[in-house]
Order: sequence, then structure tokens, then C-alpha cells
Amino acid sequence: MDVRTEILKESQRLFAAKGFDGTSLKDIADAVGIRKPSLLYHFASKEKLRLAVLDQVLERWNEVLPRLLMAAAGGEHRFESVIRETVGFFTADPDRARLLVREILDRPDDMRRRIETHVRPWIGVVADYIRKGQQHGEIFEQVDPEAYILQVINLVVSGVASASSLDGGLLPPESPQGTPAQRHTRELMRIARVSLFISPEGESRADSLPDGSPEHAQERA
Amino acid sequence: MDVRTEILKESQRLFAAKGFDGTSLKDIADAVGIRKPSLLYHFASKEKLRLAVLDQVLERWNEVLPRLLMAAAGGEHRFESVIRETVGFFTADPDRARLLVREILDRPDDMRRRIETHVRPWIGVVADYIRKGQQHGEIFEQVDPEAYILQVINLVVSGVASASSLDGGLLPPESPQGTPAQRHTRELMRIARVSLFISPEGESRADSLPDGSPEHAQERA
DNA sequence: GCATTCGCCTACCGAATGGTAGACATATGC
DNA sequence: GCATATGTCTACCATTCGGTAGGCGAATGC
Repeated sequence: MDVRTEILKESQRLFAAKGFDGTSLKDIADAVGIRKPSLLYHFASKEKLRLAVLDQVLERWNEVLPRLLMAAAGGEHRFESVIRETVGFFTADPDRARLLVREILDRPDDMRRRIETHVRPWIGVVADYIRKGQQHGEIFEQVDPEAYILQVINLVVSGVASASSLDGGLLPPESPQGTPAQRHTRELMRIARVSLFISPEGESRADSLPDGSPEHAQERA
Repeated sequence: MDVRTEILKESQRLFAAKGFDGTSLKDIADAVGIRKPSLLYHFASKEKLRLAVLDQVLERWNEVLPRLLMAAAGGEHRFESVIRETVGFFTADPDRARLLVREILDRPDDMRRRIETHVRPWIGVVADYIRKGQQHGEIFEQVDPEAYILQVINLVVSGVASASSLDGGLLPPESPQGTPAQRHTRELMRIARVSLFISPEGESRADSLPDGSPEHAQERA
């Protein structure tokens, strides 16, 4: 693999695990198998490297976004597939979620700007979709579209970021309901759906479990 | 104020804002207005200081927990007041939330142990409450009690931790629905309620907005 | 009165940090 | 064949890091 790519990969992993300040250039160089100055040949400074890693994640997100929004049919299925794909994007590589959460905590102002340009637009799209659903009586009037979307984003991203600590420790590794990750995702999807759509009177959906997102397993490469 | 207390206060603030690794002992000493060795006189090492700050937050949580669980009447009101109080605890001082999220990311294993001893017990209590509600037909059968509680905890803690970045940037500072913080909290409470309780047929509650938690404003002292 | 403790200080330490200088070897272009 | 560009290296630098040694003054105990 290309050295530069390798550096980005290991940096993302280490930044996600130990944070930007908690990771030294030597840590990264060691992980890649080169010396520190060789690393600085590819990325002029630690700060440049940080930006490159962050850009890589956000660009990747921008790649899957169109596919994600165009996905599937209309109605509830469309909504579900959007959430499912979003969850899949982060569970395919939880470091993405951890990195974003860390970045939000460490540099809220920078991150706010990035979010406004990258995320704002399609929040508007989804919010309009929700408002339309409200007019048609399919979605609760009480839903605050923008606030709802933010809560769901938070649920997905922060959920994946901290899943290893919370789920692993508090849900039994084996249970009739499935693995912790499965239960986590299934309940997340249920909450997002039930708190949005007015249930069509007594509908008790089978809740097919979309999860662990094996279809995304190799998407990381 | 007691110097030791002052150190803990500034440490919590700085650890929450810049992270443990991103904060130097000099930063803290400067914030308190003393020299670094004086700081190390009160706390023998940076690690000891970290533990003291974390303990302080968790102890505080343990103080309000009983009051929180015993609160109010039964039924939905009880549930709502529990969530409201929990949200209040963290919005009263968002650094608590930021600190916990950082700690989960930085030291997941340590945090998992702490969570298992501190949080596990009352998760069981709430989960039993939910199961009882399911038997009585008040709560959706599809709810996975433990997974649901984890999602709500995540929603509250991570939500408060990143609220400044997300809400501030994506919700307009002024709107007919209220401030970003109000809309955030109101939608959070709505999602938690609607995704749990089977709505009593056409009930369209006025949604009195509990928020900003002014009643907790001075609780920080 | 006087020894002791407390709390804070200046001065310093070794280690690690991000980053630079410059040599060297290999590959490439012409 | 030879100059140039590429990529990695060793050696080094200034700074900052967490932490220590030890002195000094004010309070405290007896």
C-alpha cells in the first residue's frame, strides 16, 4: 500500500483511539514502520496531518451521501434505508465516529463551520421531507424537524463512538435478543421510526434486524 | 474559595474543554493563579488529579440519583421527571457531559468498570419499571428495555456534550420554537416519551417546555 | 518561646515533544 | 552518462512536559 495512505490509515486509527494530543508523531511513525522525519516528509506538520485525516473521513461521507439520499423507494422504507445506511457508514469503521466526536469536543468552532457547509444542506432536504410528511398526516405534528434530525445524528454518531464502552459493559455478550451491537442498532432504528411516524393503528412490524452491517464490512478499504 | 476546590473546578473546566492530554499542569496552575509545584502539593500527580475530577463528577451524580429515582408520582409523570432531572444535571454544567464522553473515548476499559458499578444498578431498576409497563400494556412490546435506556443515556449525555457545536451551528439562535437549547431538550423528551409509551389514542399533549433548567443554574456551586 | 506543619515558592531535572538540517541511496528524465 | 527529483535516514534543536529538591514565611500546637 502507498505509504501516504498507510500514514493516513494509522493516524486515523490512533487519533480515534487516543486523541490528537494523545498521539505523538513517533507513535504514528512506529505504527507505519518508518522514522519520524519520513513521516514529516509526507505531511509537513502534525496539524496538516490532522486536517488530512479529517478531510478523508468527510470526503468519504460526501461520497456515500448522494447514494444514501437517493436510496430506495419513498415513504417509511426510504426513511429507514437512509438511517440504516448512515448507521452502516459508521459501524463499518467506528473510528470515523470516534474521530468526529473528538473533533467536535476539541475544536467546536472549526467543526461547526465544517458541519454547516457539509451537513446543513441535506438536513434541509430531510427536514422538508419531514414537514411534507406532517402535512400528509404521516408524521407527528409535534416533531421539530431540525431538532429531530440532530437528535438522530447524535444517536447514530455518538452511539457508535461509545458503543464499545457502554454496550459491551451493560448488555450481556450473548442474549436471545442478539449481540449488543444488534440490540443497539435495532433499538436505535425503532426509536427513530416510532418517534417520527404515526403508527398505522396496531401495526406490529416484525422488526427485521438490519445490523452489524456486514455489507459494509469491506467498505473500509 | 478553598484552593483545592478551585483546582478541581478549573481542572474540570480545562479537561472538558481541551481534554486531559491537551491540558498541561501549567494551564491549570495559571487558571488557578498559583505555580505548578503548588498544584502538585495538593495533588501528587496529574493522574491523581484526573481521578479526583472524575470522582467529583460521579459522586455528584450519586448524590442526585436517589432524589431522582424517588421523584414524583408513578406513571408517565415519574418517567418524565427522571429524564428531566437527568437532563438538568448535565445542562446545569455541560462540562460534566463533555468530561464523561472524553473519558469514555480515552479510557474505555476503565470507564466500563466504573459504569458497571455506578450505573448498572439503577439501569436494572428502570428496566424492570419498563418491563412492568409492557405487561400492563402501557409501553410498547418492541422496546428492548436495556438497549432503550442506553440510547436515552447516550442521547442526554452526548447530546449535551456536543450541543454547543451542533445546535448552535444548525439551529437558528432565535426562532418561534424557542432557543436551540429549548428545542433540543423538548425534542429529546418527546423522542424518549413517544418511543416508549403507547400513546393513549389521540392525546396531543401541550408539551410544556421544561428546559435550560434554570432551577439547576446555581446547583453548580 | 519554639518546634512543627502547612502552603507556596524558585530553581532545576530528565524525558518526550514537534520540527529541522543535511547526508545518502535509489530512481527518473533527457 | 549525468543531473535531478524522490524518499528515507541519522543527528540534532528548542521547547514543553510532568515531576522533584529544597528554601522561605506564616500559622499552629504545646
